[in-house]
Amino acid sequence: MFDRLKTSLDQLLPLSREEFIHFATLLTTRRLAKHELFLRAGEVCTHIAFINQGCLRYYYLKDGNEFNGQFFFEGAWVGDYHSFLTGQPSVQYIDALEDTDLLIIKRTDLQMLYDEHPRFERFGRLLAENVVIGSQRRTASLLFDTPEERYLKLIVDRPKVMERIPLHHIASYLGVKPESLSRIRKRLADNR
Amino acid sequence: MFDRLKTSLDQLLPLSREEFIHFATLLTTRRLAKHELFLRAGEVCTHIAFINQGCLRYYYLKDGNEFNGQFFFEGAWVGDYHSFLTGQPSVQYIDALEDTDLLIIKRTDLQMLYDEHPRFERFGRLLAENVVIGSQRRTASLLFDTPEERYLKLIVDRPKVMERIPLHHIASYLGVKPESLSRIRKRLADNR
DNA sequence: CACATTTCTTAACCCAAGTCAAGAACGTTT
DNA sequence: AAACGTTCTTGACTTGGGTTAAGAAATGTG
Repeated sequence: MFDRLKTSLDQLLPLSREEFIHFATLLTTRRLAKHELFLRAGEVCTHIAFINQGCLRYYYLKDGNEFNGQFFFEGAWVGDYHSFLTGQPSVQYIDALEDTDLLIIKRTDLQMLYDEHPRFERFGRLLAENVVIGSQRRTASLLFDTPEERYLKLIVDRPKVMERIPLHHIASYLGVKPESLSRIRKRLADNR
Repeated sequence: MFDRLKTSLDQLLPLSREEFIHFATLLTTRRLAKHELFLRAGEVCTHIAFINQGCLRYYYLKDGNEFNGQFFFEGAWVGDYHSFLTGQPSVQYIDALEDTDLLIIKRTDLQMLYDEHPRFERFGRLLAENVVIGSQRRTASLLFDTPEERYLKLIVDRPKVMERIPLHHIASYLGVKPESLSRIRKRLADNR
């Protein structure tokens, strides 16, 4: 039940047995069916979730079009940082791309952990810092890589995405329409 | 000397007089002339800096072209998160766009603060969380806003950037060439 | 199995940004 | 003043992604 969580936490910051149990008692489980929403734009994100099994994405909706911000697999944490931290309504949706098992912690319980134990405060810092690194890398790629370069990097850097996510969602993540991703794939298949 | 720092810290997390003084004793000052580099790609980012006065940007270099990642003004912290946290060489440059006064803290001293006092650990978490929010907003804008929309938002959201940063740097920040930003401005001026 | 839905590709045309080249406006230096 | 560099704009042409429409291939469902 908590094996994957334990492994994942240990990579960031090893906790004592007592600390881990304390943490675990605050978690609830939730199962999302494929396409089920974890968060809807307009709602406040009051929980964050650890993915025990499955896959989610967060996306923005603009003029009826979806734009995929990020994909998350087992071992990752998901939530809307902005809404979770500020208490403002979220501007993004989070949904499951496969049947997915989650471990969920309430914002208030996490806040309590931070107040009670500096060890968890550090956990929160390290988690946020890692999210910064990922987010800045993504920003940089959108800024100066072509869609074709982003596609080629994705194949190398995140094979799981290529294996488990439909191409039209990948296109959206890369910042192009599905038709353009098709053309990019055609170009690559023909020219090399 | 430390007025602006005190004000800035208090907005994030008020510190006791003793805590603040402890923090302040670890800081050194540095003055950068316009165009002087604070960090060079290939170097490890061993310090982060609080901007007392002035303005910096970080940028990437690709095929001889500069791509501006972000601009920072007085009251902000600058550094390369990725390099600072992982100890790996940076892939970005940080330079001053005006004559700039900095307060600098060493990575090892900050680490020491984290270890000694949970209060600073919280400061680090809050700082990182705020960087996440900013970075994700920027990613989202690059993903689904047109360059024209990004330009219009910049005028509203960050007037300081429009006032103090040359247009060709703004173009780069928006993800277009200077010629394209000129055309965007022409389109908007010709009313459409 | 047949049917529907989702996923992916292709084609024709349009448009905005890139590229290359030139020059104007402005500030700084000599 | 003249010479220079920086900043910004404009024009002609190219390129690649968006749009629309259609259909093919794969997957799911009764």
